[in-house]
Amino acid sequence: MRLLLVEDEQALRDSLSQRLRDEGFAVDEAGDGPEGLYFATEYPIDLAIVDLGLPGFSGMSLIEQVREQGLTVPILILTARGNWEHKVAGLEAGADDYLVKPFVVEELLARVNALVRRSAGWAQAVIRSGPIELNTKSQEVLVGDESVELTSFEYKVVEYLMMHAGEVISKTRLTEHIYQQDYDRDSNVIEVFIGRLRKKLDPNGSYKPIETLRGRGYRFRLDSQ
Amino acid sequence: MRLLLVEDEQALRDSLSQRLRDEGFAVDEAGDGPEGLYFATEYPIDLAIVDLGLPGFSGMSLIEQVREQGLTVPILILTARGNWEHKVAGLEAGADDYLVKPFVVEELLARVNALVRRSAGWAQAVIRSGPIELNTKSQEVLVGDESVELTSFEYKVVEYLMMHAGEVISKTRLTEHIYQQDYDRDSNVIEVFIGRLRKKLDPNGSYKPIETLRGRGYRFRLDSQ
DNA sequence: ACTCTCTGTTAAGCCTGTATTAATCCGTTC
DNA sequence: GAACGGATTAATACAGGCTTAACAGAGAGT
Repeated sequence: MRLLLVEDEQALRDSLSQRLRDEGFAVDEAGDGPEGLYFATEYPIDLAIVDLGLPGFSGMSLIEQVREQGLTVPILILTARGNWEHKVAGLEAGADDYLVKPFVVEELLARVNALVRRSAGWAQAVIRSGPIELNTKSQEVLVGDESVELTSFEYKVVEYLMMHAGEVISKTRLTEHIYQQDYDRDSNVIEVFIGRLRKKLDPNGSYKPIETLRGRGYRFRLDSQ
Repeated sequence: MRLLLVEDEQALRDSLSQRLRDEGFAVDEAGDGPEGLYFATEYPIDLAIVDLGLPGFSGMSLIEQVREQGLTVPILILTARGNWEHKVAGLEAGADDYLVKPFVVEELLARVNALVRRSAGWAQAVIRSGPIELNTKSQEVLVGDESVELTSFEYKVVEYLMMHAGEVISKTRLTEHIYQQDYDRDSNVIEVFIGRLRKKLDPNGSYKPIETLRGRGYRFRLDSQ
């Protein structure tokens, strides 16, 4: 999952982005509104964290401009204690949630996770397709009743695919959402990972959770059952 | 802790509630959905255990109605083996965890404790995983019947891990919860402590209570027995 | 002052993931 | 049906994370 963090205070930005990366997110950083807008429009962000206390109200106008462009990316705003009119304005401008500073980092992480899931259309922490069950909290994957060991990249790939089950995901899109920076075009890491995943998620080849759409990408099976 | 047990089968309900009381819980008992709903809305329940196999789908609608009222009480559902579509429907309706019948009572207790602790955010006195038992009040740790001497830092580490058993805990998260302020990034204290803990908690290496998730962190085993 | 225990550092070595390469397979197009 | 290009898969190299032992320094207790 790729996040955008817009925060002018360097120290806070550093520690937050570091922590978010530790928790497995790819993080783009911006120090002001315009820079944030650039990332939000040029890169496929899964969620934006925007400090409304940026100098010159640029956080506010960032949200407005992002929404004017028709982007539906979930936005979490940070406001200073006491400035509840900012918070209200932010929500009205199209933010999805807010957090009052100072906050416990874990609270931020919890909300980020919830928002990401919610925006993908999953209310619970458990996502499933047929016999495959993914727990975003324990990062455990079950196939039937068996727990399957996934490495951290394998996990990121399934998570992204399952969160967008039923959609065609191009390989570029997958890399962009999973890797911190742009990746070598002529590498076939993704294919390799898809291959490993298929083996682990569907060892006897009966369920075929990941379809290949030649030239277009992959599609995770969306299966209620 | 006050539990609500909704189970139509008299014998099972009696034995379960007895056992739960032995473990120190106050238990309200209901035999069907409507009765359960009454308790859930009229009394301050900390956790509800609901059998989805109640006659007339009333377990399912109980969950839905509880959630409709905006109650966040954690709900653990019981389903019969093979009916995983019930379990799925239950989770989607807002249940927090499930257990497949028949189950070992210890497994139920483990999950009840885990759910209560997690949802309430505060500690049950005794936390258990397999042969490992941690008493947060006396700060004593037992492995099987043997008491294990832990130093204060070792204890903090196990306590945090066990309180969040089943979750992936990044090393940053662990340090942040254990140390006052941010710690030297290129120190490997955590690894060292994990190593010492493993030796003490699992001297013959058979139970493996602490899993390593390379690049992601550690996960304490969430286990019955 | 001496000892003992605990914490945290260092460093060596192991091991697991990751990404590359390359051989092969399959679909599409002509 | 041949040729091309994308997709699959196995094998492998390498980096860097994890484990572990050994030890130094701090601090408590005697």
